Formats: sequence, structure tokens, C-alpha cells
Amino acid sequence: MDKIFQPQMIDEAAKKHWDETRAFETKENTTKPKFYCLSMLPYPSGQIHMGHARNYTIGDVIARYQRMLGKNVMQPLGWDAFGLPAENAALKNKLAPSEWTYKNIEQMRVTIKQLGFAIDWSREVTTCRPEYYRFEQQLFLKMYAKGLAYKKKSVVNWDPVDQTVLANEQVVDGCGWRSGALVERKEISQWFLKITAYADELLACLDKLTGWPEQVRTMQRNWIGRSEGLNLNFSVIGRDEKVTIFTTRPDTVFGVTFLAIAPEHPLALEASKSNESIFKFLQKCHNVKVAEAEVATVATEGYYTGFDAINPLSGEKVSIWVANFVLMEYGTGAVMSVPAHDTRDYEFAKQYNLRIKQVIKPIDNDLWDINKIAFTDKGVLINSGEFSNLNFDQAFNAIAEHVIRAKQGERKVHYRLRDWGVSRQRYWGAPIPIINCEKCGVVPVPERDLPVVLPEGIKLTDPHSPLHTLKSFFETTCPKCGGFATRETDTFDTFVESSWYYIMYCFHDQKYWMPVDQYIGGIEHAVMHLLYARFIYKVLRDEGLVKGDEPFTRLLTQGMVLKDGSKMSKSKGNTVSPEELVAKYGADTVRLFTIFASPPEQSLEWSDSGVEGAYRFLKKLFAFAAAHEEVITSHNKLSKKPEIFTKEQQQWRRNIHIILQQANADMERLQLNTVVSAAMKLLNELHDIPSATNEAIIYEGFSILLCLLNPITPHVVHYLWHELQFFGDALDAKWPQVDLSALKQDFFELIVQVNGKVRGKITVQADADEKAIREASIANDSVARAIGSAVIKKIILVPKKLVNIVV
RNA sequence: GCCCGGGUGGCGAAAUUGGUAGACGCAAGGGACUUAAAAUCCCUCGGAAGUUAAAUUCCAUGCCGGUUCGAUUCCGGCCCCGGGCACCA
Repeated sequence: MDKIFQPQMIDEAAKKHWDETRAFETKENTTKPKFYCLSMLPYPSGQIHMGHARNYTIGDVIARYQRMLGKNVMQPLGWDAFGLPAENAALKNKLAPSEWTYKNIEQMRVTIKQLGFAIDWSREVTTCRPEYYRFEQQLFLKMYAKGLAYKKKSVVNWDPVDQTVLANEQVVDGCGWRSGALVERKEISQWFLKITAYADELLACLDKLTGWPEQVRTMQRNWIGRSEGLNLNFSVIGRDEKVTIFTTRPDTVFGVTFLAIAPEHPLALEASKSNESIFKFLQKCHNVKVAEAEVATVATEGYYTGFDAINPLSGEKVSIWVANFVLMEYGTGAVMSVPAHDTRDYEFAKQYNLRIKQVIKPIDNDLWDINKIAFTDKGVLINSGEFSNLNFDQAFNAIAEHVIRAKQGERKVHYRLRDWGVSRQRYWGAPIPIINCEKCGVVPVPERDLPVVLPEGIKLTDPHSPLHTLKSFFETTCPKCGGFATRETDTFDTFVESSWYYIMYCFHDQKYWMPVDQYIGGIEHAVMHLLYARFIYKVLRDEGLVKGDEPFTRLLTQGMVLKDGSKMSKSKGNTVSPEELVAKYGADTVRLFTIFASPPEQSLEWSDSGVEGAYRFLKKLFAFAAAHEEVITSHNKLSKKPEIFTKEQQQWRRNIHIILQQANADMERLQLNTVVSAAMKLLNELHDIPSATNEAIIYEGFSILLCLLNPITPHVVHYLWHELQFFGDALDAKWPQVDLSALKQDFFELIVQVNGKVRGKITVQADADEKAIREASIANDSVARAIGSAVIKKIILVPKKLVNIVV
């Protein structure tokens, strides 16, 4: 073998070998268990950044490890090719979005290939191709037929100058990013998918997703936000009208001192007709962008509408206020306000001098100064007529029954989750397969006419979608009446494409490959993408198209790549390009550093000197192999006989297998950074073993080392595996098993503590009994000194670990 | 504002179920080799007290408190940083 480590040559040779043997092309295989390893598909922005590199490296380590465990592993990749950035780039560079997108894909594929991932490229998917999105259109039609896709009015950010809808990202400080115009909220008719129909199942199945991080499950649970409560009607005084509110705290209903309604609520609009300040307030609310985070940070403000209502239980008169913290899209667009028992209502009441009426007292403490702070816990009812003295559960049920009997409301399960708006008023997206006919109304495109193809190669000259003016697309005939009709010009949200792409990778053999065994991607997708994908999978299941209830068995959410403490991004100018690093150090160094620098789920702090360190390790590994080539290859040729080891050799083997045991456990729990630590320790250990008399141990240790590194630095391992004449292709080397007999030892070292502080160490025989251990502990010099003349109260023994003497 | 994470040496981190805090690596300092540099190899490396050197002792896992023989780990409260909040993907 070479004496000098030349990563570029090693990389090239390994890749050539994998290409020639079609090593990563996958088929059904009945003799091996399957393993579908999936990384989130990239948006083709033009450049592979370190976040991508990290994502696919983690995925690749898992894929290659699973292969070594004997699995039939499939790892695909594709392109999430529709989306806003292509339109922006196209406008800026006077290109067609399609042109920009395809060019980027070509560039990015080259870089990804340089990193040597075990990807089956024959399965590559590009979501902007008609042969991809035709199935999406088909699915939409099925959902439409079932009532799972429907149209309704909903609010968007409207740029009054450019006359376009803006994404939240395009609204900067309340103004359109191009025009600078003050953004308005505008209601337009849009397509929705009824994810709420699956809310209960999406929630229930989270309990079964034990291969997912608990934090992601919690986030999804909270996002769905199931709550049980009451819809309650308050009659508006002097009008034949009711305001319906939803509450999870019917026990506090006697404490309602006002109602708050959303600025878009019909009653608020009514009030604005005769009240100038309300009119102005509604105008002001009209200029807040639709993002919830934005709405929530606006200072609380409200106005009395001049209307009052009757509390259906207490009969008290309550004023109706319009307030900017109530959202029309949540529940009924109106809430009952109980200042005594809700923090936000309390602050609002203080701000506008509204009545605060206590109706709940603490269970264990009768004294609560409601003038100082709201009491928001559950407790016992007071000042609540016939319901006084009941606790929360009793009051909930009694009030619910009362309300139902009096026809003033009903029990209601409410979800925070809202239906998924999939309409985008954009060009660069998959067309929604609908035709609008003046006579027949909304008509779905017949399946035989799919796909509805988006015209490509269109240059954008202004921010409007060209689909309206493109006669060849826009104008059509009605499938029902044959008359003139026009096509829907809204396109799908790109999250629709990413909700099912993992099936397209295995379109013909999905019954074999699905579900995905391991999914890897950024934590930023913890809720939306992962919830939409789960939803669509369940819809497909109900159509009989896929098996199982959940698409992703195990999930790993990787952390971000940071430099100097902040996210690597072009705008910050702190990016590091994977191409340059690969050119300088080779793929394995980049992979090794990425895996070693931090555990996959945590953010990774980029460090140039850390990369140098990774490179240095590979050089040492290579140098060790070169220096021991003869020892290892000659041992390789010998027929293996059971070895008789000296005490010293037993100790070395023990050290090697302890390291392996650690690495195996870490590999299983995907704590990949410490697998690299283990490999480094192992190399350090092998350095200390004189090779002349220990060929068998060097051989064993080094083969274990190569196996540990194989998933992480496959190129250099491929080279060394071959040069040192180990058996077969390194890709299919068997993952090493711990030799339990090597771990046995005659003596144990125990820590001796006095009152929890370490005071000494003792060595005892493996079979030492409790009495012997106690005696040995006390006999230890520094332990004895620490005890001094104190009286021993008790001794705690933790087997094989420690002794704690309590004095 | 709401939901979810994170905070350990100069730095990235480790400590698998409550049991030796800092493995492994980076940086730094010292030394060897070299005409020199790079590369490589060896040694030291949380802080403070102590000493010629050591032994040894104390402090230390964001802050405050609690549970425990024992807390980076569990509980309560707070501070700071990050992710998400439905049209960035």
C-alpha cells in the first residue's frame, strides 16, 4: 500500500468501485430484512451548505451501518423543486424558474456525489416534473370527491401596490418587501385540506411513535391542541343575535364580566359603522400581517362596541368588546373573559377598568387577594349560585348539563389545529386540477386529463403569476358541459409535494419498502412538514394505496450548523463550502468532523481547526496501517487457531472490547460523535501494543477499528480493507460483536466515598462479599483519615461501582 | 405572547438507569527531531489554596432553593440563548 495518505486518489478509487459494482442500487430481497433510510429532500437553492452535508452524512452513517448489520438498505435522494425562491431568483436574473431550478439541481448533485453517500440514484425524484405531481393532482381529486378538499375564504397578506399576495417572509416591518407598501389583510377564496378530520388519529398515533424524539411528539400534541369544553351562547341585548364562545373553563362562567370579539367579527364591523374610534381600530388591525407571532406581540388594545349581552347562567349584563388578541380563525372568533381567573383577561380588565369578579377560590387556601393577581388554577366555586361549592369536574359537568337542557350551548371538543390551506397564488408550483365554469361552477379535472401540466420555461417580468394571462393554460373547456371555462390558477403549497415524496422513491415496490425505517432531517420541520406527511399518509391508507398507519418509524431531528454561535447563512457571510473542504481534505475528513463535532440532535459549532484534527486522525490511521501492513496481511493468511493469551494480552483484548462495547451501544442510540471517540481511543490503544509479538491482537483490533469507521469514513476504509487483504467488499463487512469472554476480569476497582465525597479507591476480587468490601474500604488510608473518629452510620454498596460510607 | 429545546474547562464535547465531573478532540504552553519551517512524536493543561516538588484540601456543570447517603442527571422558581408559530423550506 501507499505510504502517504492521498485522500483525493482514495476517494476517486472508492467511488469508481461503487459505481462499477452498482453498489447502492436496490431491489426487493426476501432473504434480508429491509431498511429504508431517508433524509429530508433538499430545496435546490443552488448550493449544498453544511446543513445538507451534515444531514446526509448522518443518514449515510446509519445506512452503511445497517448494511453491515446485514440489512437490505435503500437510501434515495430527490429535489423539492417548487417554491418561492425560484420565482425570486427568476425575477432578479430574468430567467425562467424552471431553468434556474434544473441548473441548481445539476450543480448540487455533483457536490452531493463528492461526499460519497450510499445513495440509490436510480430512484431520484424531482417534484416539479409532471410525472411526479400528476399523482398529487390525482390524490387531490380523490380528496375532493370525499369532501376532504374544499374551498373557503381566508386571510392573506395583500400588497396593495404590487396587487399580489405576500408570504409572511415577504412582509418586513408590516410592509411589502418590494413595494414598501403597508400590507393589508385580505380575504380571498382558497383551497383547504381537511386535516382536522384526522386530528384525533394524528394525536392518538403519537403514542405509538416510540421511535420519535419525545420533544417532537410533545410539539405535535400541543400543535393539535385538543381541548374539551363548552360552546356557550350569549344573547346580545336588543338584537336578535347571539355571540357564541368556546371555553374550557365553564366553572368560571359566573365570573364573566365582558366578552371579547375579533376585529373581523360581524358584530365588530356593525359597531364600526357608528363609532369612529372602532372604525380606526379595525383599520389598524387590518394592517397587521397574518403571522400569529406578529399578532401576539402587538400591544393589547380593545374598544367597547356599545353592545351588551346576557350571561346565560348568572343573568348578568356583560359588555362586548372588540380586542386585537382575539383571532377570527380560532374557534368562534369570540371569547368570554373572566378577569379574576385568567391572566390576559385580568390585565385587560385593569387596563380598561372593567369589573373583576372572583368565582373560584383555592382548594386549600381561602385567602386570595384578587386585587393583586388573577387566580388561574382550578379550585372550588363561589358566588356561582346553585353551582357554588362544587369543584372543577363537578361544576364542568353540572354546568354543561344545565346549558344543554336550557339550549344555551353544547359540549364541544376543540382543536387548535386548523385545516391546511394549500392554495398559493403563485406560478412556480403544481397546478390545482380544477376548472371553473360559468355554468357548472367548480369542476374537477377528469382523471384521464391528468396531469395538468404547468407551462415551463416562462420568464417572469413582474411578481404576478403569468398563469392568468397565458391563454394556452388558462382557457379550456368545461369537462361537464363542453363550454368555455378557465383553469384554477392557484398552485399547491410546496408542503404538499414533500408530504408524500418518500413513496415516489419506491413507487413500484412501496409495499416492500414502506414504512421508512429511519427518517433524518432538521428540527425546524418538527411540526408542520412532519404533521402534513402523517396526515397525507393516512389519507393514502384510507384510499387503500399504502399499508400501515404511519410513514416514519424512527425519526432523528438533527441540529443546525453554526459558526461563531449563529446559524451559517449567506446573509451573515459565515458559510463554509463543502466543495472547497472536500477538495482540500477529501470527503472522509468532512464526514468525520461533521459526525465527531457534536451529537446529531444538537447544533454543531463549526471549527476550522477541528477539521484539521479530523484530517490528522485519518493520517494517523493511514500511517498505522502502512506501518503494520506486513503484520496484518501475514496474519490474514494464517489459518485461525484458538489463541492462548498472556495476562498482558488479555488486558489489551479487554480494553479493545470495552471500547467496542461502548461504540456498539452508541451506534444503536445514534450517539455518533462518541463512536468516533471510540475509534480514536482504539487507535491510541493499538499504538501502545508492541506489534512484533501481538499480531493476532493488532489484527483483531485494527479490523474492529476499520469496521467502526466504515460507515463514517468509507473511502479510506475501502482502500485499507482492500490493501490489508481483509475478506470481501468493505461495504458488506460484518459489524463486529463484543467478545464477552474478553471482558471478564478477576478484580474490580471500587470508588470509596465518605458522605458522598470520593476519598479513595480499592481493588477487590470479583467474587468478594459485602463483608470483605466493607473491611477493605475502611482499611484504605485516605478513607480512614476522612472518617477519623466519626461514627459510621451506614454503608451503601453499589455493585461493581462504589462504596459510600455515611458518618 | 404561546409551544419545544439548550446552558458543563480557553473551545467542541463526555458522563447509557441518581453513583469517580471533564473521556475523546481542538487550542495553548514546554520539549524532541530539523540549518530552519512545516509535518511528526513526547509531556503539561478547570480554578483556588498549599509546597522546592508532592501529598492534600476547598470550589466548580447558567442562577436560587428543595429531595437524597450521594444531583450535570429528579422537583420548584428565575435568567440567558436557539427552533417553531400555519404563505421561507
